[in-house]
Amino acid sequence: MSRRPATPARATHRGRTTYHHGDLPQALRDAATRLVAEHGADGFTLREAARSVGVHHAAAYRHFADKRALLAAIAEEGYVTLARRMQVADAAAPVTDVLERVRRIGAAYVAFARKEPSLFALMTGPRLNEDGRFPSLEAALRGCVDALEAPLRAGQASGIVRKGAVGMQAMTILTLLHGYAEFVLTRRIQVKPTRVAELLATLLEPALRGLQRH
Amino acid sequence: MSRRPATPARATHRGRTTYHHGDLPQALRDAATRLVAEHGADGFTLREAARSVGVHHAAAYRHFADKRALLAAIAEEGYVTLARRMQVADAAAPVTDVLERVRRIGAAYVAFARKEPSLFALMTGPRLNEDGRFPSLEAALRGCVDALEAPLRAGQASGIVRKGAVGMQAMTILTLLHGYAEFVLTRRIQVKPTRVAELLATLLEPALRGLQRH
DNA sequence: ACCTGAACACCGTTCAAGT
DNA sequence: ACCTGAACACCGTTCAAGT
Repeated sequence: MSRRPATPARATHRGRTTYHHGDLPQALRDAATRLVAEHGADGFTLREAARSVGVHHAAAYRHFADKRALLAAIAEEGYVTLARRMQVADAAAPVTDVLERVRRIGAAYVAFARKEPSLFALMTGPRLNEDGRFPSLEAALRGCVDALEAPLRAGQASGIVRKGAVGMQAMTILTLLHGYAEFVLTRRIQVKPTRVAELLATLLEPALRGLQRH
Repeated sequence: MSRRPATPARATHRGRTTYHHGDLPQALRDAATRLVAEHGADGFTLREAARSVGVHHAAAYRHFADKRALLAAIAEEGYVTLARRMQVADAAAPVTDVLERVRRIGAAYVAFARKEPSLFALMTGPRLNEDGRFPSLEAALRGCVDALEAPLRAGQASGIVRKGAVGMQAMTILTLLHGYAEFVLTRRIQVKPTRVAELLATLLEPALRGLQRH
């Protein structure tokens, strides 16, 4: 542990002088995240990721079981980022206007999908999850549900939102958000970039009305 | 056009005696549909499709520009089937109970996704649509929207459903349906197979309430 | 313990040549 | 007009061997 250079993080393919890589797992995750964003998850290859960090392609197998395991790792990182963005959006809204909070959280979900379309597709698509592998990914939606439950619970407490299972109310919103995000990404809904949030608000309207008391 | 065998459709790899295939494009579409269902769109290869119908793999390029074009063709067929299933489900519901009709149409959408998960993922996923190719696929959702608009329009006429843009109301429902289908397929929502329709009805409830008058 | 070399069994795509 | 042979430039994965 002392033979390594003082700044192992800078030991990239340009400047690597040692046989061992500084932190190859993280370097591969970073490269994969970048390459997926550039070429899509379909165009991503393990060999290019290894090349871009300056190691032999077989080296990746010391740290990840296979290509899918590496992709699953970056998908998990994506879910953490997504949940954080939703929470930040919530915090920026007036605390007592719970419906507006839900709208802002929703806008953050869709904005993330539009900003990182390939990562979002990887995170939510069937590529990693059709079989039972990566159960951590199956639970990854938890953070998004939590973000939506906060304003809904507050709304129930203040009497704005109907009493009932807050988890179900959150899932109603989340399924709608997700379907909208997917349709926008795949051009099934053709909407001008400047109008994405506006259309989302329109589509959310009936669901929000149905969640209100009276 | 007279040198071909009398039953060109039976000219498969087992019994083919002529140099020319009976209807290679359709045979390739059929093989692709079957193989995608078996191994998923990720596991699908052009070479295996060609092998399974008994032609050289390069022969496919006479009829389809590339692998994606073949997949786009079967995705389009899938949308036709899906829209038909939704219409059939609608027809099976009591005509005047427009909300029940929407529920049944929704159940048909989700049932299709569960019955043909790989085809559904191919149809709705970004694999074929991230660039602007295959505009016919972008319009393919039209049939699904139409199916939902019918009961909503009837509901507006009979005063059960709020007045307003019926297209927006249909998209509210459809985005929710699609998000739910995706979450179920990718195990983001863990629900027993027997409870899928029931949970859908629960999640739809707020949206349906919001669409009603009063 | 971590990485490389070399190999295996595949792909998608192209293009000249066969029927 | 339609299909095949042969080739090209890749993949993911494995495993013995190097440091």
